[in-house]
Amino acid sequence: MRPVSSGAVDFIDVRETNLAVVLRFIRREAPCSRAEVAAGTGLNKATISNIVAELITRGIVVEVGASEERRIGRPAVMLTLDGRRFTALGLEVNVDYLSAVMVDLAERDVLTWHEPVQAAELGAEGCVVRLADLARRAMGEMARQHREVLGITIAVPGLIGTSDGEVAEAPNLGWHEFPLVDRFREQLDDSSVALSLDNDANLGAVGEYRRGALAHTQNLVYLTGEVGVGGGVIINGALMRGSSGYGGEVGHITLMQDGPLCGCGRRGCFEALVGIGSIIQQAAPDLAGSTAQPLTDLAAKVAEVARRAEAGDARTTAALVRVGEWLGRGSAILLNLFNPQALILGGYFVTLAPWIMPPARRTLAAHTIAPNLGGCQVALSTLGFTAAARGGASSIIDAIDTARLPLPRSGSAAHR
Amino acid sequence: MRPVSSGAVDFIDVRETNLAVVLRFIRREAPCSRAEVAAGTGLNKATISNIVAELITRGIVVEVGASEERRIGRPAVMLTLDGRRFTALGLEVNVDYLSAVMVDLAERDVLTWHEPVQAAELGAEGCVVRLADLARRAMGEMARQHREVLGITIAVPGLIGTSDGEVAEAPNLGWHEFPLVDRFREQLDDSSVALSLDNDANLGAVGEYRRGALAHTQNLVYLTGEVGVGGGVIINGALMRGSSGYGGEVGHITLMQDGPLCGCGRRGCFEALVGIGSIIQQAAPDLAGSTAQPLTDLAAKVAEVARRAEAGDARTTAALVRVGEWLGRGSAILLNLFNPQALILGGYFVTLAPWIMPPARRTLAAHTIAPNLGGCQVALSTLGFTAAARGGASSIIDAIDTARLPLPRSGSAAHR
DNA sequence: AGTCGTTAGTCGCGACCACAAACTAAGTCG
DNA sequence: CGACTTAGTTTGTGGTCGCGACTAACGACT
Repeated sequence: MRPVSSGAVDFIDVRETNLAVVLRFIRREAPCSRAEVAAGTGLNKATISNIVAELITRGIVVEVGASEERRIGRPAVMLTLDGRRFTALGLEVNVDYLSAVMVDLAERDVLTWHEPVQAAELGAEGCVVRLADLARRAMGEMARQHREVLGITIAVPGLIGTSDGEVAEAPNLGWHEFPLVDRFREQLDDSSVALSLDNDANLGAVGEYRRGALAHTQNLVYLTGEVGVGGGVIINGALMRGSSGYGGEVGHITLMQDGPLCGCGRRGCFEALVGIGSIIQQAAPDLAGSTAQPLTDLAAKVAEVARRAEAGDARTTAALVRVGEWLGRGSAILLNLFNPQALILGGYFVTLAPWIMPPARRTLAAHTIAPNLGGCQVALSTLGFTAAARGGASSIIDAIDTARLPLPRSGSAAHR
Repeated sequence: MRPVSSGAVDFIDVRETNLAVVLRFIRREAPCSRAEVAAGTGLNKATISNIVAELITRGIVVEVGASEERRIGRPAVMLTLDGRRFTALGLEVNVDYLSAVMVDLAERDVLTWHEPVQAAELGAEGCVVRLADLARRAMGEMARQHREVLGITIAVPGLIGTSDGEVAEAPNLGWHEFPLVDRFREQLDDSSVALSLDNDANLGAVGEYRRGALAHTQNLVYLTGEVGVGGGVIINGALMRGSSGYGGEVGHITLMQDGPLCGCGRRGCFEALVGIGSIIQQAAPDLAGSTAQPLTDLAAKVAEVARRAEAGDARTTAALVRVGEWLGRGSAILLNLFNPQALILGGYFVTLAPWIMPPARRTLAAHTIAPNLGGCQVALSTLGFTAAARGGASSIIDAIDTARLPLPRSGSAAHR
């Protein structure tokens, strides 16, 4: 990630690192005084004054008056993040919608757009056009507000692979080796903005890491129930991508020999047991319909399953218990291998949580070797279906926090 | 790992980082000239001269005469690592032996000691006495050779947990919440040497990462077949420990519901299917013996299994095929989740490789979602049963390479 | 009101380090 | 023997942090 591949360090790196350290501290502790930053970071008071001055001239930090708490001594000038000026955009392409989440530097939502589309009908090229249009409109809005967009991250439900900016395989979209980033940039007016691309579950994990209920948990696993089952793993605060982008592909680990047939052709895959398709098939086979059009109204079908469970329908609740048990078994494998502090369940698992979670927790505990789940908390995602787009936006902010993507050196562009 | 928890950086860090960068480059490219180091690291020629001079006065690098290749221009003075002066010690406690591997800074073996003991009979305290005695002798030997020991790492077949220097649980040794590092230091004369502690499979992975056939593979998974099945995972060149030290605990992931009973009380655990106990039980049940003394002559029993397989005994080979298939299934889960570039099998898997590997490879390929195993190479460990001790020693060298454990600033102690 | 004590923040200096450019060194080639 | 080439050193500069002294701004106490 560093520009200098060898890892060699010069003074610009020192400065940038310390700018990021201070920024991170202020983000976490705001409002806080320079003295507190100095004490908290270990840097010298004078250095902090200098760094804060730079952050202020760049428009990232502002002074917000004196300390409220009446204490002895000179009152402190409090600092806080001024996130307004810089923003980051997260985009998500999915089977039946595009979404865009713009956040500012303080990670507040600036805009949240959701647009239903039929990705499969549009085709890859059609999707890019619509996606770029969405991005252009969002960036235009930012320009009108005199804000700068630092980068765009696109989330795709598929495998990203090694070649830069290319979607290797996205079966649910019908994409195959599609150079998304290149095509997207062609459609975009702006050729300078930083673009990146990642798997939706990976970015969902980043979203949880930055903004979820258990945010800033250094080791967390995110599991999302959709048509497939996606996984994202954060280790020591960094996303685990694996050597060729297949990291965290939990959907097709085999849990049951001679289990139900999976879309991948194998049997007993995790997602063949707990994916939406399996849930509907088991809990409400009358809704399963033909395989030709199963993707359109999944949300409605899941809602119907929830309704029946709520009403106490025996077959439905029994099926959901089975699903929960398999979810627990699969999760136990993740806990044994990654030993995270948090396991976060998203997607349709949240909707069906009242019925699947009790058996899932039971089975999880039974199959985890570490006592007390190794200290792992199990929680439901609160980010809903914007997790991936929001995570994409957050991943850019995260990169700034860790000094991997420095802010523009001179705060030239914007107003004044 | 960094001393400054906030991540703030000052000059000493810059210098130390760049010293490590240069050291790493010379280790990799030796013999090489200052000019090559400058080109390879991106640092300035003058800076390299300065840093190299410091490394030379510290006794870490030496000039080894002019370049051999007759080229135009002034001939280069070649540099190489002078590993002799500094060493690191890896110790391993296991069920039936203690071992010690001392390596120098160039990671050459300086001494390799192996000592049979019955750990269970000795008890934890008795083991510490023997282990410290081994360490004292090894360090005395280094003192006589005017070498400095930078650190000691102890490998234990068990869970390390969070509390510093404590073995949380080592069932095969009969240890429970044993403060190994403290006890060890009490026994050792030297109170200044850095001590660390880790799981044997984790350190085996480090050993493979530093010195194995596929060394310096940034993402690798190491799997060792012993009484249990241990796993170690390297992600982006760093060991994954998990949030409370249970990371990579592959032994008890459930592969088969209602499978054979495991020592942990569950059924169908990975190690209940492919651990040594299971192998002997299936392949040569006449050798299984009572559970009271199964640990003493495992090597002999495994050798006997291999002999029978060699001889073409049908039951033996059939059993080994089954073991191989489960090994493949378990490994497939690891490949799907971690997507490493290398999977390395150690311990008794190596001895039995001719029979278990063909079915393992077949099953592995069948259960891995990424085509072509996601580019993962599957290899047998070449480090043998010293993997953990050697990995422990290497982990100290690795820490120096990544500037986490700086070498003594002044090369004072040793002989002129 | 004035002084003291306390805490916040700035200023000036020195140390350190990497960098750039000029320079020296030691060869080959024609 | 001089031009050319590459290696490495010297010297000076700029940038960054740490340190200690300083100023600033308040409450408390007399």
